[in-house]
Amino acid sequence: MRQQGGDASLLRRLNSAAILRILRETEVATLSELARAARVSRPTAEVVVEDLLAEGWAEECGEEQGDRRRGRPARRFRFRAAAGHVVGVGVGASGLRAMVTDLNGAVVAARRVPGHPSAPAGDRLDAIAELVGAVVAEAGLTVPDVAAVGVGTTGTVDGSGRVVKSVALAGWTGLDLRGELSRRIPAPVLVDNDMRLAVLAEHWRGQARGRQDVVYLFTGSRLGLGLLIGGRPHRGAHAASGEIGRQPGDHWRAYRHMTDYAISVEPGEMRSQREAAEFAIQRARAGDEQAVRAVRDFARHLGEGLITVVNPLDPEMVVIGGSLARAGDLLIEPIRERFAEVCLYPPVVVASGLGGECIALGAVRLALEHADRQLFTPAP
Amino acid sequence: MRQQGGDASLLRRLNSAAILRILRETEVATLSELARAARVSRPTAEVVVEDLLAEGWAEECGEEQGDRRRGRPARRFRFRAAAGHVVGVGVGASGLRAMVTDLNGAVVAARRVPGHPSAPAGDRLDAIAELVGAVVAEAGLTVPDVAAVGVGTTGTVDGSGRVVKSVALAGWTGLDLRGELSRRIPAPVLVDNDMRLAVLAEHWRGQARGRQDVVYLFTGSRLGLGLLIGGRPHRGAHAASGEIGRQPGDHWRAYRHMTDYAISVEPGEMRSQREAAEFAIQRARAGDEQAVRAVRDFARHLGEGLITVVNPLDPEMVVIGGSLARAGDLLIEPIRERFAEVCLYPPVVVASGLGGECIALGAVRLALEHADRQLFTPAP
DNA sequence: AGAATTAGACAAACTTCTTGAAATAAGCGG
DNA sequence: CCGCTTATTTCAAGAAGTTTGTCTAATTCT
Repeated sequence: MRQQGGDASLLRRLNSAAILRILRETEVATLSELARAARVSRPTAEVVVEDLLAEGWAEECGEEQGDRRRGRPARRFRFRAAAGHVVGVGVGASGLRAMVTDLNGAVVAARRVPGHPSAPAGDRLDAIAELVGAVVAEAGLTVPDVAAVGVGTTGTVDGSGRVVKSVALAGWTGLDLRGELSRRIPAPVLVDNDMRLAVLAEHWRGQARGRQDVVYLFTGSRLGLGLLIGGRPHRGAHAASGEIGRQPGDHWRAYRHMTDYAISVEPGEMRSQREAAEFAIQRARAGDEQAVRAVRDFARHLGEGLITVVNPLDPEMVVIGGSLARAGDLLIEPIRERFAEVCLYPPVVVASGLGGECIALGAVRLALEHADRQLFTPAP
Repeated sequence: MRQQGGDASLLRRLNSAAILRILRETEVATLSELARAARVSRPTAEVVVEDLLAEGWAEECGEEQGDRRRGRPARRFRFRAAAGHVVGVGVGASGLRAMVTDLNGAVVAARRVPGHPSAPAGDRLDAIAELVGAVVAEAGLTVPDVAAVGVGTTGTVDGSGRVVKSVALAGWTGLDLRGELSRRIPAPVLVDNDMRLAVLAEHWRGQARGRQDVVYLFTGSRLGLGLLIGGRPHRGAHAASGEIGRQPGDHWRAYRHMTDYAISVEPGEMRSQREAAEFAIQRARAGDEQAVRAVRDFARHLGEGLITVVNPLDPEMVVIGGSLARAGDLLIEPIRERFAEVCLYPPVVVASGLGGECIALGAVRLALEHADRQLFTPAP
């Protein structure tokens, strides 16, 4: 809580922030409505809105048909989402994705470029900066116009945006990612781990809306874990929360069921973990009994690992994300079963509906939160 | 953040709260110091302190020798800790403990009474109320004088103070503990789970001071887990966080090593888990090789279970509390070793120094936080 | 003893909010 | 087409709180 007092101008800032916040959360509002919601007198609301109008944070909008009431029609105002834009970038082993949104999170432009995990770090940094420039241009803006750029990357990322460790991307370990990108991008840059951003995206626009405690399991080219605790992504002391390391009994080596299946069916074929898993899921869908069994074993294995997290943490929900989440109930059901057998209070288990953009989306959210902080704590 | 504006009186409340907060955190302060710290003008600080003085929250104190400076001596003020008192109660299978502290947490009175886990719930409720009355009287107060009563109990306790489930205490499951106690105690009652209060106590006055993410393992008549995440005790969706249920591989059946040892040494003796463990620890201390091995196996077993929590959560510290924590390094070392083998970032492992009062102490902290909330958000 | 230094007290001015009354702009019914 | 109703807007007076500046009081240092 604030430890500092203030003078009358603080009051104005407070009232201004309160009204702006209300404006953001409602579609449109009249002065009277704002005054009532902010518990402030009409004249106050009026001058505050006047200011917001002048600064571009709010805009007046014409009256809609249908909501005609008696009496003099009120002026109607809404939050001006186009007053600011943010960029979200997802950095993965297979390439980069970026999107520009307005302050409401409405996507204005999106773009993706392929990349290679073994490319030199410098090239990757340059590619990120270039992609940001391109997508911002596509949105009709320039980079300095942007309120913040959020970046999600694989690997452990500490609070200052430094990559503590990354096994997936060459030259990434030890890199001051935030610093390097800040040097290349003339806008505030925020960096975080991709799993935390994925669970943030689920909390914002996915299955986990309104939930406070959520465990997110990413399935795809690898397994990843993201924890939402008390409505905030959890980082951990060494930024390593969610790192799935060696575990007693090793509940996380689940892919073996899928690769074994793939090899048994087509011994010659060389497949990555992800490809093998997708192959098995596809065959299981087609009705192959052996594939169904393989997917089921895989899922129960995942469930086993999740239980070690779910039991001490007692989340409301477990979200399965990543490319394998498309398997749907084939994957979800065995996990539910396993939870029902072992958990005192089994959490809800659902598949993510966000698809491959979840990390860029989480990065957008990260950037938006930064923009909001700026918005709601204006300098004197 | 607040969604409501306010008038000038809000400003006064803000300034008043800011100054009170500073006063609480410093030993003594002069008006000029307060004004500077709160970024407020001298006259403002003066009238605010005048108010606080009148309401009893602050007191003027004579000047100390030694810190004589030039110029007119300043009046010196300090937070009046005796302006309020709180009670903390720990409800365990073996009895009740209660303590009264002032608003700084200084213990004014303490008391304990034995109890029995199979006593009827009504008797236990009455005993709690009676103990609170007695300890408050010992402190020279009456119950309505008390700002809040914090109560910690075994069993899962939800956000509204209802016992969701308790295996240790008869008639406790499903009880509206907060409601029942409120009926018997004429003061605000707060209830929470004992493990959460234990970790809260460690964070306040124990080994975990200043840490944000801590795993607390209680060892005694049973095992219990308390999680501090982001500086706050974690509850979980069903208030079941920290419940150590059946786990794959069952890492939590560690006591077996101790009971096996106890039986092998003195086959006739009947001992509880805790007694067996304490017996083994005592013998290990005395140098019994077999006992040392038993304790070591026990500890490694605990470490194994802890890893399932530590790995996904990445805490800064693991605190071992409860009666077996007295074993010290005998218990701690094997856990450290196990962590070093398996964890990417092994957390610091320490034994609690708080002893048997940790739950009552956590309950005090719970009550103090309630009192603080009242203090710093005064009604208009 | 006087100068320097620091604290306390008080008044005037400034900001911001609130209250209440008057003016304005629409719809509705005759 | 005109007056009535209703709700919004505008305006002015007043209250609460903070700040700045000035003056006085109480010590220590020289």
